[in-house]
Amino acid sequence: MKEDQTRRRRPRSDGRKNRERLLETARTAFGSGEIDIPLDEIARRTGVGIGTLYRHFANRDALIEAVYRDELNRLAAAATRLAETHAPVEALRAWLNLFVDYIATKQVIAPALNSLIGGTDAIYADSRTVLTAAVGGLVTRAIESGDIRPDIEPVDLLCALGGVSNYATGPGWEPRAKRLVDVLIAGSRPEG
Amino acid sequence: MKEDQTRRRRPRSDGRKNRERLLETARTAFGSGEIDIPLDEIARRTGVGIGTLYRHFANRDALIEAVYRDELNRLAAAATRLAETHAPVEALRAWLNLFVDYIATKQVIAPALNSLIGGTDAIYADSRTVLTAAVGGLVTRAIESGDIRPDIEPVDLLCALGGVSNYATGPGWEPRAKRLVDVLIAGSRPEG
Amino acid sequence: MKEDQTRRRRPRSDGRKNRERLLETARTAFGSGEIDIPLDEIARRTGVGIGTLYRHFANRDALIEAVYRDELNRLAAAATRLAETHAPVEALRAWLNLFVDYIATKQVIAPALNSLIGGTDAIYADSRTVLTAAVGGLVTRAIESGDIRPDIEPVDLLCALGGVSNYATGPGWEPRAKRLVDVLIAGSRPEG
Amino acid sequence: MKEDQTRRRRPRSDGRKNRERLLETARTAFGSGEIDIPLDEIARRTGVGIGTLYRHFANRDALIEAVYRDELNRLAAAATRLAETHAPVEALRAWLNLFVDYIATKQVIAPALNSLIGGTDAIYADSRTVLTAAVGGLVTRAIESGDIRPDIEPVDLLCALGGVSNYATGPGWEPRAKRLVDVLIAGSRPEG
DNA sequence: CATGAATGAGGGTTCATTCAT
DNA sequence: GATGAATGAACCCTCATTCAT
Repeated sequence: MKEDQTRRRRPRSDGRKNRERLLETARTAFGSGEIDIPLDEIARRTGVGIGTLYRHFANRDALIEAVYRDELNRLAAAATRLAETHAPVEALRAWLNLFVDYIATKQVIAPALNSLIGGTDAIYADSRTVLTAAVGGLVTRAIESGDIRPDIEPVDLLCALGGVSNYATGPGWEPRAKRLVDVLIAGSRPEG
Repeated sequence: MKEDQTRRRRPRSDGRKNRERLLETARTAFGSGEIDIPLDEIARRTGVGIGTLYRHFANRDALIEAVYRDELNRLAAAATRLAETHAPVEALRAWLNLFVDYIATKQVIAPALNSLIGGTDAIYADSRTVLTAAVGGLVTRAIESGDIRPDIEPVDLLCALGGVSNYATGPGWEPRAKRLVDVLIAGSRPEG
Repeated sequence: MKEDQTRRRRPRSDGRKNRERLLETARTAFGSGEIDIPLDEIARRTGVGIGTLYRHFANRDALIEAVYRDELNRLAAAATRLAETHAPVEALRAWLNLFVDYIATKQVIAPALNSLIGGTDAIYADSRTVLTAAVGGLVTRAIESGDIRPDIEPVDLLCALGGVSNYATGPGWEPRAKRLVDVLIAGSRPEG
Repeated sequence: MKEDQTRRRRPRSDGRKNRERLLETARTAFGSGEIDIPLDEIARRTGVGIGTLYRHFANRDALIEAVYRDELNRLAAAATRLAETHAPVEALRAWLNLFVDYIATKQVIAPALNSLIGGTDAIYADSRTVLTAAVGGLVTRAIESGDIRPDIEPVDLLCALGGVSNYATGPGWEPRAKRLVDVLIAGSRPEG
């Protein structure tokens, strides 16, 4: 696993591009709720053979995992950035809104969330850590600054937002999810 | 003679009982996250032949729909009852907690919620109406009594709770979902 | 699970016949050297759907195993019969000739033999026992009657014959295999 | 793996050497029973690209054939040598033991034997000639010297030994195969 | 009404072979 | 010459659905 990095020859530029494009197709498909999309179809939409898909991703799970990991890394990076540039509550609010944006078109986060609490799937262990760390840090800062109650469970905020974006896929759902961000933050105030 | 018996008797109790037991098996399975359980397996667990399952439910979707409708009806009934016996906010809070209880063991609600806003699946049209009416009524009463802001979208409360119960399947998730009920109501107050 | 035994109904005569016919097709195919015949093709030749094949045999290995077991049982039965009706050496000779007849058209025995000594596949444990017992008994009798040397390894006789029938599939190979039976017995005599 | 590094520097590997090494890898693999080893894997183990394998061997069959031909040539050479240095029966016995040694680790001979009699595969025509000539010559000498019966079919001796080495892959099989050489020669004596 | 054998489309995966670099 | 990415046919297996008994 780790040594793969070391050992693996530099992929041809073609190969890299294909990997990227397959990920993109998968991300889009999963995001549109086509969770059961056949791998054949992903390959077809990407314009490559099914064998090429398998060259890049050992099996269905590997592809799904890659999509997750990708998304989560972007979110984690954003958390760090926001913490450095905003006041505690606003950083949290901004990141939650970003979180909404991400899961907006890509419900891919779901399975990662799924394992946030009792997940047994070892594959998501990393993902869990990454995401938990991201919200956790922002919430801690907001607790320390006295803007939200200390008994708030960071992960639950994500779950709640995940719920909205998950169940509400129609047009106009996004503003509503963002309004929920405000409700959640308001409800989490010390006096709240 | 014979005709008398035919005419007079209501559908065999056997048939009814089987239908009920199949529903129960399916509900339990779906609730345990076994969303992809084969129909064969549902029949087997129920102790009937697969043909019997098909006698009662035309196809997989019909079975799933029946499970949904069943659950939703119970929730709707509870909403009515609570509205008659509790103060507005408390009725809402109580019903949301009940909602949590339901989805606790049965995430089956998910797909129904899924179509709450933009769903195109005609099958859930009824379900949607039922559920929307249930929360809608309770929220309206709470708005009228001035306990929550008028711009709160009832359905979003459900989505948020659905998210927690959906993503958090481990032990101890339930108290957390109920704490979220309080956060949501607190965040929905006029001054919130 | 446990109740399976209890619950299992007598297979329909249809089902039985299909199972028998699938076995027959498989036996013939394997025997003709078509060891890699796709299961699809076996189903097609039998005139049933692929699903039917899978209803009777859980997977490729299960089918192969069934064919083996079938053959071996017949051979075992023959050994018992011959021991009761022939003099020791002649019983052995007759059975070896029979063995030739069997493997003549069905190299299916190969894998079973394969595990006779160092085989690790648990599936063939039974088969091994059956076959070893069959020759073993006959050879022991011949040793006791002083017709063959005590250091003869029964299984090797089978391997040798298996080799001929395995490698020599052309016309006229059968008389040669039977001549080998005589060579082997002659070479196994005390004075030999 | 590690050898990657070693290999990498080599500016232009000698075509001959690659061919040789690929043959060696294939021989070893086939000999270990990995009859279905993917060509990818053979290339990988050899430390060359799959394309290189295809440069040397037009397709899977060509590689297999090359392995066979190689082995058979060595056996043929040994037959000539032994005939010049041993008495007839002993030359035969020695060669048969050698034959055992060869097939000991390499069951590759099997398919070649397979076509010894009725094989229709044109590719093995040569191989057949080579092998038949080798045993044939030795047996003829032994018949002429009166040490074995004239009705012995040389090829059957090989088949028998092939059977043992083929089916008996466990430890200790080799002495047994050699004991069978003696049984076969004893059983082939004129008075046998 | 109940049963379960039969069906076959379709999904995941493997691997021989080709070909652009 | 060498490389390895790409291809896709073909295989194993699952499962929703039908229908004869």
